[in-house]
Amino acid sequence: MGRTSDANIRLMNAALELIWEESYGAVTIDDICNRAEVKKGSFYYFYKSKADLAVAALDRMWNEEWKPTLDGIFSSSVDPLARFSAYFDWVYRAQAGLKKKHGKVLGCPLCSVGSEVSTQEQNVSAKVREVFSRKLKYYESTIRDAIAAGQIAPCDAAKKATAIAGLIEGVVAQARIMDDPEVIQSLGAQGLTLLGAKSAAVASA
Amino acid sequence: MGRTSDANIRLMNAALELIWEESYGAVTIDDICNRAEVKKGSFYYFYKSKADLAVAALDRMWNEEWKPTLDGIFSSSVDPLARFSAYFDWVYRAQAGLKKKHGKVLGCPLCSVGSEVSTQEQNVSAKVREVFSRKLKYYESTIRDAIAAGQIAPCDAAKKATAIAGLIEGVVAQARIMDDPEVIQSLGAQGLTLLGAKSAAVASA
DNA sequence: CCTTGACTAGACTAAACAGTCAACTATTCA
DNA sequence: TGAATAGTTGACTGTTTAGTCTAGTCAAGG
Repeated sequence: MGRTSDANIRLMNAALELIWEESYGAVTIDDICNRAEVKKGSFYYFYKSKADLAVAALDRMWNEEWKPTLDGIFSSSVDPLARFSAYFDWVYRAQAGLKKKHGKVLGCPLCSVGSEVSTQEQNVSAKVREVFSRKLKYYESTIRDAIAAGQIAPCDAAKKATAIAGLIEGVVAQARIMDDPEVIQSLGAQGLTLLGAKSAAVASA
Repeated sequence: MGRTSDANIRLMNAALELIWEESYGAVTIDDICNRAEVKKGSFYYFYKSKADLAVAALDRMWNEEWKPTLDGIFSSSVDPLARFSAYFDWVYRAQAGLKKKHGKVLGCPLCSVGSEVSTQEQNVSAKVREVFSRKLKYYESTIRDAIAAGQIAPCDAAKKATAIAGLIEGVVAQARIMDDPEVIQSLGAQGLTLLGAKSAAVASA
């Protein structure tokens, strides 16, 4: 009983947007309240700090956005290497779309925030690590599938997944830093090379 | 005439240290002054803002630290692939050393700061891009040398350099986020695979 | 040795910021 | 319908911060 509200959801969305557009440290609680059209008192009714909200917002991002997207792209019903190709392509198109919409390449919020707060905000940092680990699992099982299918050279799937994640995050970070989505354009070919794909198309990378 | 001072250098060093340990946004001018043992009045005598100091500090970092190190590792007198191997190894050891000394993996300050401020601080961002571009040139010419030596498959050197930089930065960022230098341990093998090295040792990656 | 100018000291202001609180309002359910 | 509950409001406090200003200190060059 009592009145209901979606202010907490508006706060999570506003926080994620602002942190993605600027950075964790540059965004104030007042900024978030303004964007969400929520008053300070309500903010503190739902969350006890910016870090607390950030953790909730990252959790929501994973459940509402990332998990569904990854479940679609990394579906077991799709050919293993084709999953990676589709994902590389999705990453590129997503960043190019952000540039068109926001006027800037925004990169990966998880990596930006994680790198920014890792030595500072323990709770935020733990949530980033959790989401990161979940994402790695998609890469890892797809690598195992690709090995089983004889599409790539046998390797340590966990290490290869880390390397693939590194390549993606690093290239996307460069795109943000350079504010140029075209940096990501050749990610697909480079990614297949790193995977050790046996396809002929890779030679042209 | 008049007295001389190294307060500006102490300020640059303190700024770089603090920003590396925490983040650009988390560090205040007072923090920097305290670490450098310099009073506010002197700070504003030398620099007009935190961004102004950050630009100077990054410039100094490049000239005093990075350029000499890279000139040594990427010396033309060394075998091309061996340069990369030595560099991958240096990256790993540097981060493992930071973990021992600071208790935390600190990652790459250029990438962390660049990613954090790219949509905010224009001047800092421009300096980050400049240093980044300089670093890419080492990779690029080494890739060309490796192709000429027949050590790696022919490819677009600029694109490959971007990919290599991405892999390194991404893996190092993961190491910072996870606070675990071991994430970087297999960078060497993965890097050689991404380069398209023809050596047999790569197969075990 | 003293003048000039580079540098230092630290108190000060104003703004931005996080966080609190008590009174108020709307909704639900009994 | 009305009591209990869930959420809202905005003014308030105290602290941290950037940035300023003036009076001073110190070292080199003449």
